[in-house]
Amino acid sequence: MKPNKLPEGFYGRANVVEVAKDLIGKVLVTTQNEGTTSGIIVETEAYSQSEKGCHAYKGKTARNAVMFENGGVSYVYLCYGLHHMFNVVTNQNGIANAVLIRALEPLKGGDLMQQRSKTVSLSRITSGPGKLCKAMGIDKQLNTSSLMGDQVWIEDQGIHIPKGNIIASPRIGIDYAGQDALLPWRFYLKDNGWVSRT
DNA sequence: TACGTGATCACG
DNA sequence: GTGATCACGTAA
Repeated sequence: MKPNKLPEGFYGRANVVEVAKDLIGKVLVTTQNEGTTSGIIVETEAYSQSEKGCHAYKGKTARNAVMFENGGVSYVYLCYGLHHMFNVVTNQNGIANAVLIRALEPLKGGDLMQQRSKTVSLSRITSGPGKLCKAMGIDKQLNTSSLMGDQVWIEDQGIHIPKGNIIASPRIGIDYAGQDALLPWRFYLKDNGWVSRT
């Protein structure tokens, strides 16, 4: 079955918060030599140039340059020296918006995820932005990759999420952003066991 | 609650 | 060059 990849237009929209919300229930897929892994997106966060939580708040740098590109590419970086974070860039060229993927519910490639994560149990293996990158095999090599390509992409598998089951809350781990840390730009699926710790 | 870990960025 | 900082995860 041909994958139903989300088109550029999905990412190109002007409202990054809308995109973050719409990504809940979509499926993130990576394909590498070792095989394919995929999982349902159950938690996201929106980031925009105009607020202090965003890496691009102070302008363009070598690291965040990709956030200024047209929507539909990946932004991957290393945090705390050991954890990779996977974001999708949204909006149009020149405007820095991105959505951080924070948690997945595994669909395919569970064995491979376990191998990569060096853990025996599948339990909670993708319930956090650092952990899911490890399980999916995402690292800086995939930074700036097109999501219309065949290494990493997001597809619509027709999973229906009732609007009422998407909960908005403040974002995690950005206390330094002051007031902007209070923006309700984190979205997650109600009662889903894979959502990251609060 | 504490801390590992290394890229990144703003200073000189 | 150098030093502070960090969109986390684990152990305890």
